[in-house]
Amino acid sequence: MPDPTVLELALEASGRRLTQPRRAVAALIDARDGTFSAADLVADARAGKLGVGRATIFRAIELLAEIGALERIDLPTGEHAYLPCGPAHHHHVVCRGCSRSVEIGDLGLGALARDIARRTGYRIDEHRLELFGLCPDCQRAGGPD
Amino acid sequence: MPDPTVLELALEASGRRLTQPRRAVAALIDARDGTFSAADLVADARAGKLGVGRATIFRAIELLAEIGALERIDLPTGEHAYLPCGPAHHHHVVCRGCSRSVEIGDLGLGALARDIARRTGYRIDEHRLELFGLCPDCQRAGGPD
DNA sequence: CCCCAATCGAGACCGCGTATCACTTAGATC
DNA sequence: GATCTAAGTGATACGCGGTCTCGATTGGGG
Repeated sequence: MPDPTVLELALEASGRRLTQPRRAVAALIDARDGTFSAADLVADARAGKLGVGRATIFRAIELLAEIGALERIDLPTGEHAYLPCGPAHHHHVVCRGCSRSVEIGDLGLGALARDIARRTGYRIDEHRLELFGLCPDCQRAGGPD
Repeated sequence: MPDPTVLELALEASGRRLTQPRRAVAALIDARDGTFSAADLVADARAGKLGVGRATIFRAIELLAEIGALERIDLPTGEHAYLPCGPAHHHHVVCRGCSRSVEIGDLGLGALARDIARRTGYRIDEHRLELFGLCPDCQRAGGPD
């Protein structure tokens, strides 16, 4: 087993059992680039002849999301996708071409949310900002326009 | 038939056929308050003994979304919900208690998106901001905390 | 090394949304 | 108003993402 990855470390730190299937799923995710669907991982597992069940993959995704190592985003198409990320509050910019994404910090959104709370009277306790576009590489490649 | 509603007017203006089932679905949506799921409408139709098929309800939702009279939002739970709204660019603040929402304008988000584009090199062509919390009524009622 | 709660895998199950296809209807035409 | 036809409808089957169940397996503390 090579160096433990960020995901494996997060699993270990979570106090849950560090099982073979969980390591396998973590490795599959590490091998990916950009966002992925649960179906992608299932296909990867099958292709790699890993004896990891479908339910286990869904459970691992759920677990990783719980401990903040993974986040679910909602693509404009309505599909769900997942991507590994750090635990700090942040948002994502996702490329429509290659699906790679970069995290961005708060950038004044917290203040904006407070402003909105003041204007609307709502007590806001959660917000999500997702941006979609083309990354520099895909712009050069003339990605899907 | 009472006054045509905003939804019916939008349907009429869209150049599509103004059929009975579409009117019926529009009426169901008008009778609702806050966000709703497709299943909600199906249940409403069944309860009201309207002879509107499930597929037709999904198609009506799709159509209304296409013409901008309806929007799909992604709840924090991962479920999809829909809510009627105006055609101008805006975002939503949704109450976790009663699911009623208010639209908010751009509020500087366009500028923020441009800033993010400059920092990341991405060409951003779509963004979504969704805020969740408790509306004034639900705060008073001590809604779900 | 033992033990047992946590976890796993296989497969049934569920619900949202879409596709198919024969039938109906809005609404344009005359 | 009768006719015509493409758009729309509804019943039903289907696909797929995700969950549940339950008997079998296993991590890791004692």
